[in-house]
Amino acid sequence: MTKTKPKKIPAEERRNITVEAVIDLAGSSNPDSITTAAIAKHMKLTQGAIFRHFPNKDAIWKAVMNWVAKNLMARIDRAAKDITSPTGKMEAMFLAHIAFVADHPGAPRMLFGELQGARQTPAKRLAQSMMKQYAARLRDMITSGKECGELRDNLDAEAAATLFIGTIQGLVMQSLIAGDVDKMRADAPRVFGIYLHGISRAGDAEEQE
Amino acid sequence: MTKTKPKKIPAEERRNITVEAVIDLAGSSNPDSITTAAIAKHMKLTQGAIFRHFPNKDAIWKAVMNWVAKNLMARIDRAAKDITSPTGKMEAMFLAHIAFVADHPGAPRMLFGELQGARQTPAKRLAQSMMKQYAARLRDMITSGKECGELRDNLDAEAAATLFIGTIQGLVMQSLIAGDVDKMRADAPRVFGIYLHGISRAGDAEEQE
DNA sequence: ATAAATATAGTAATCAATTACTATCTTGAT
DNA sequence: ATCAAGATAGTAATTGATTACTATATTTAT
Repeated sequence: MTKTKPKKIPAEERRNITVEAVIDLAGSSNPDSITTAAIAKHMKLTQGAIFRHFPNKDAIWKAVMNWVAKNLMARIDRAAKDITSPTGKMEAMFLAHIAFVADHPGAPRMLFGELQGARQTPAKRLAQSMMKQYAARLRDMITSGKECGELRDNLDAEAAATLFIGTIQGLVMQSLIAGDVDKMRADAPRVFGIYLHGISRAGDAEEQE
Repeated sequence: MTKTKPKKIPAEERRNITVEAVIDLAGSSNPDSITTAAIAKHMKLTQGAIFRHFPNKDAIWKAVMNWVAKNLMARIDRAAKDITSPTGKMEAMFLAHIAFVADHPGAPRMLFGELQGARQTPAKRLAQSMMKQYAARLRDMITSGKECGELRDNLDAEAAATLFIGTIQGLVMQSLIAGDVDKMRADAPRVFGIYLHGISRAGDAEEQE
């Protein structure tokens, strides 16, 4: 009666569902120990069926990283698009990044896990190129922020870029550890406020609680 | 001739060696996928021998977390001990923490790995209590920093504490990803400079490059 | 009817843990 | 001082469970 009927779904959509399943599972367990059986169970399939859609597990991971890179960068770009001020852009990017992670807690864990691994997988290459792209975009933004006078002239641009990314990573880490993504959304603006104060020109009194 | 003779080593020292072996291995591979066989090989023992000294794998992980908590906190305390100024203490803690991680890259990976896991292991409890202790110490320091006028009155103390820890975590993450611990040592003072600028009273002109 | 999607039922490899046994220290009665 | 007896630390082989992956049969939508 309550026996779930296995649905027939076209291959491409099934691949998308697989990616979502992995990200979902990564939200509550170590990405490296997600088994193909667990993925299959989560999407109500048998384990063997997965290999009709992916040649091997690495290919699944590659697809997941691709999804993360594409969606994260798109979201950040969209957030910054209509803002002219460099610091305004940076704030929008920061908050958009946090919002994305709050929506998909498994995403950063896949990223970290893949980037830390010793093995040089296709997924790792994707992750690395995304990080490079991200860092480059940031450096440009900081440079133009100094040029237009929003940021301090004596600001260490490289350190500021490192801190921007590091702040996000640290915030994400702490929230994932606490198992509370709402905390992340709540903390993000307050923490960015301090960061902004650290890089801004002295005169600008960006008020804060 | 050159055949390595299996040495007999007293149980307690053998347990210490095991902990070091795990932290060593965690420096270059995912902690979650460190096998007992790999640990044994690294310390030139057979796999089964490990279970003469630990009842199970969880007990090994617990011993490792204990080592990390004890050594990290001791190092931070020692660094801050002889400094009176709150911001001075914070800087010393920051740099001591980074130095510890640079010496033992496997340590933070064990920490993160354990804190992220869904399973409530003895190791996880240890890690959580250490983080609580750390955060509490920080909050006190920030509060007294505001009282003595080094820090802004309108500073969001909780956000500042979150950012302090987050900055370290982010810095560590990026260096581990890059596989370059020297980068971490080099970046730390510059990044802390920006953080300090973010929390300090406006008047204080902490010079920076 | 046919082809794509899934189920069923395997494989070899690897994992933590246990076993039976051996080698080496340590100790206390003589 | 010596040396059997017990304690300690090790090996080698094996266990049952779990892993990624595969071969083949069955179902279902068109």
